[in-house]
Amino acid sequence: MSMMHDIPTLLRSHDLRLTPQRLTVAGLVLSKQAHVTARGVYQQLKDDHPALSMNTVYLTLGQFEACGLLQRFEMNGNAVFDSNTARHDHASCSRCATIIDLPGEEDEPPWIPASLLDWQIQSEQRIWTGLCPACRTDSDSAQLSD
Amino acid sequence: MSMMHDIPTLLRSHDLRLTPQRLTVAGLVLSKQAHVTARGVYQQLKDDHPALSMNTVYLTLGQFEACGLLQRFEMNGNAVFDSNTARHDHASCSRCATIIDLPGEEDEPPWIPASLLDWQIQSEQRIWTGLCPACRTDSDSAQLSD
DNA sequence: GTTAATGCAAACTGTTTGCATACGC
DNA sequence: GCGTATGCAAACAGTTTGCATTAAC
Repeated sequence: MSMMHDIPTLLRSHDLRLTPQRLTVAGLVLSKQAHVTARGVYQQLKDDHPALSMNTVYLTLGQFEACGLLQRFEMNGNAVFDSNTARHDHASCSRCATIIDLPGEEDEPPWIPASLLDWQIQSEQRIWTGLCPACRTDSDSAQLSD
Repeated sequence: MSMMHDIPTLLRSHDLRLTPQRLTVAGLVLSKQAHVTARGVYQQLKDDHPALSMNTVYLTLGQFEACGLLQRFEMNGNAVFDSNTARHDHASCSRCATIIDLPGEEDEPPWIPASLLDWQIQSEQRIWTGLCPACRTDSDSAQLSD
């Protein structure tokens, strides 16, 4: 996004029409490094943009994924869209559900287990689950008072 | 399971009553290294065991997970239960949806990224997605005829 | 004017829950 | 008999689909 923060240009370069809804969603999900769900996008935008439906959110996120503008993965059974399309891993807090990006290991070559040498690997997903620093603290003090 | 292939004893040791349904499900999911979904279990058993409902399958798999007899993870938005409870990774074929276990790297210590040092990590999940050998071949020949 | 995008509602899948009944212990 | 397990059906969440209308180009 550093080279292409002109969203209209970006969208047009992918043959996407510049509708208000699409621009709104794009402004939210492409502008910052964030993990969003369809519901999250809708909730954040629906008040200021009543002309926006869940259907359009799903459709738009799906199109952005198809264009390579977003990366999609599953977390706790939900579709999560990530504007960080570089190879990287994720960690998720089992208490507050926060998802963070992990710097990724661009330095180390994408390792593939020997048992998969005869596969044609398309992607790898690595997720750590646990308590984030904040929830870890909360959980500790909760235990004390139990 | 090597020490405990007596399923009734195993179940009883976890304070689980020996109902026919539970024994049936246990016989299927605990007897072999397999990845099962609730639907899969139900489909395989319902003909021979009409006295089995999806509800019970879900409940039973959930109990087995709570007992540590099964490991649960999400794959393509579905709950998958794995009787291999040792630390290991998975690969999934994007064409035929087969899931295979990867030997795991018990030798190498469970590595945690530096950015997660202040987290309290509970689990790690690593999934490779791609075409399995069979589907890879099919896909190649399909391309030729396209 | 063509074609794609949208909103609405309905369908659909996987999973969970409520509740009365049946059954292991 | 007590208390858990069960079946059935309904509820539920996330996502997808069908279709008529609208708007971008």
